[in-house]
Amino acid sequence: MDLTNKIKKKILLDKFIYHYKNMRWAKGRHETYLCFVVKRRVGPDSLSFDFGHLRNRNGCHVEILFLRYLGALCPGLWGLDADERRRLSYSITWFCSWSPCINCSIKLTQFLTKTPNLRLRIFVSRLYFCDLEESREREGLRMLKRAGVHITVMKYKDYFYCWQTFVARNQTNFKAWEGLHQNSVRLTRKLTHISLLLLHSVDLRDAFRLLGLL
DNA sequence: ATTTTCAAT
Repeated sequence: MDLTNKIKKKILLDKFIYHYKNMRWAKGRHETYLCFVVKRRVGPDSLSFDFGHLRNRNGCHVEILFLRYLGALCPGLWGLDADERRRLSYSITWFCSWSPCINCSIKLTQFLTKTPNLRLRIFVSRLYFCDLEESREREGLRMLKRAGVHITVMKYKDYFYCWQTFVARNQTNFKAWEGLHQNSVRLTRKLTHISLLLLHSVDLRDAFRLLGLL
């Protein structure tokens, strides 16, 4: 497959802003966008392999659609032996307007256990159903963290990067919306708080050992 | 401001 000649459709400018706006009450965002970059590392060389964006369709969450897309893009992702995996690996960065729901977190975790040669970094604009302490979505995020996924809340630089890479911007420069920074800081705090409870879900003996109390 | 969320109608 010749990826260099592949034409990539960009996200319309106003769609990007509407769906990625990290406001507190994101009313009416009944769609989720996922912008991705896939890098392929062969031996010491790492090169950009593919990029683009997807959105949820027909009741199927965008993360699941991405896994399908990835399967088609990298047919050799599974079934490599240890030697091949050392030589060939992929790293994926995606920017999603919502953080994953519990079902997608479970599916992703299962997927990642089968692909040790794949590294995943997730940036999210807003946290999906994470208001309650005991929410399943919060536990899903911790599950992903335990699986080695790096999850971060998008900051100005990340929106700027997405703007340059995935948006049909027609020479327009990225202009931060009101509250971008404050919202990002608030959501980062929230995600940190969620992650801190990781200790509650591991074996307490491990936690004590970690703290030098055992 | 206590309001929203990968719709359903």
